[in-house]
Amino acid sequence: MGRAPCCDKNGLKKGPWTPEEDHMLITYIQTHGAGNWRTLPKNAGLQRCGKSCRLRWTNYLRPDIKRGRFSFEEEETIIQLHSLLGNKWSAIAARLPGRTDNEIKNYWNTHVRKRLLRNGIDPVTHAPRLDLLDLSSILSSALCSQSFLNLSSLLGNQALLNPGILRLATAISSLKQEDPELLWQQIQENQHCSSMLENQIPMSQPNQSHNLGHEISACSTPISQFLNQTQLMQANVEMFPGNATNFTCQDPLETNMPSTLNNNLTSQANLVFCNTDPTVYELKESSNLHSAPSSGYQNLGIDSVLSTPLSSPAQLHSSSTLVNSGGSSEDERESYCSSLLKFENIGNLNLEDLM
DNA sequence: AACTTTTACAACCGCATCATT
DNA sequence: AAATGATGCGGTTGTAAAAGT
Repeated sequence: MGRAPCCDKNGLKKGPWTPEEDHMLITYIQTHGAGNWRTLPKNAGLQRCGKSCRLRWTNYLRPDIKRGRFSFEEEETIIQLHSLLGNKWSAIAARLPGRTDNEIKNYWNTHVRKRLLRNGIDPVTHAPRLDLLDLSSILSSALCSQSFLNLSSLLGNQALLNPGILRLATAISSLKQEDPELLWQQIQENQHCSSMLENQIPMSQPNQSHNLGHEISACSTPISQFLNQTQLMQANVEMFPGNATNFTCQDPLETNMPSTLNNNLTSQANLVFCNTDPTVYELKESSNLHSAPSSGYQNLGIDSVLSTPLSSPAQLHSSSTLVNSGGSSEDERESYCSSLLKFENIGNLNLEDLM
């Protein structure tokens, strides 16, 4: 049996509310309270559907609604919560007093989503849109280049860069300047490893990145003599999270993330930033919903997010996201958006600018 | 100035879930 | 347990305002 319509639509007004209608609704609710939306319009003398009245009240007329531009902290919170909760607008709105799910949804679709896309970040998965960069070819081309290592040539048109690769490239560049001859010896060995990796590990199989990480570690041994150990470790952790022994992420397949999101996360060989800083939040075992593997908050349990006092949104940050914390301009937001997700537009930057 | 396109957001719609009978 | 009603949620649409040509 089909559901009865929520109200008789005949003769009921639709479209924008007039100030008079608003006043009638406010007056009625102030006197009788909200609720019983089916009978409310009739009792209030409104030619509106109860559903329409409820929506108008909850999304616009409620006295505790905060109107106006979203603050920097609010936007930050939205992005972080969205990375964990997906399009659960009501859940997100529950963490933003004065903001409605509808408002947040609109803001996401008109501002945040577009900004993320501009920065090459998938607004659904919060992951970069690039497939996993072919590290071996990148490194080979970088190492074989006789000219000064320059990121734009290294990356071609790809404007996004994994911080791990960036660090690795930086380290290689340093080495190149310090002892080019010695580095050149490593190029020969590295090329052997690169071809081995390409033959063994198809990049479209992220589940094998675990092995790839080991291979990289093994093959990189000569270079690792010269690279700062932390740099190498971070690069490995970021590029091959499955290989990180101290990595606290749960297996994405075991999470309760929405299936579509999960599928995207696991099927897409993303460039992932994993925060290995022990000062960031630990994933609580009791948490049902673990953080999205590609969100950049692997150590940030949902419980810790949801229990974070709203008065201190900074507590939602991982240690790596505390940037631009006073900014509020559109440009600053854009900059923050990309840095929040640990990707930067560096297309035309020379490595020297970064060192 | 006139027209077109884009943007922002209020409102609608259908479905899901929960409560009640 | 099934039927029905009420409410909530998320996707989508409609439209006014702003921006561009």
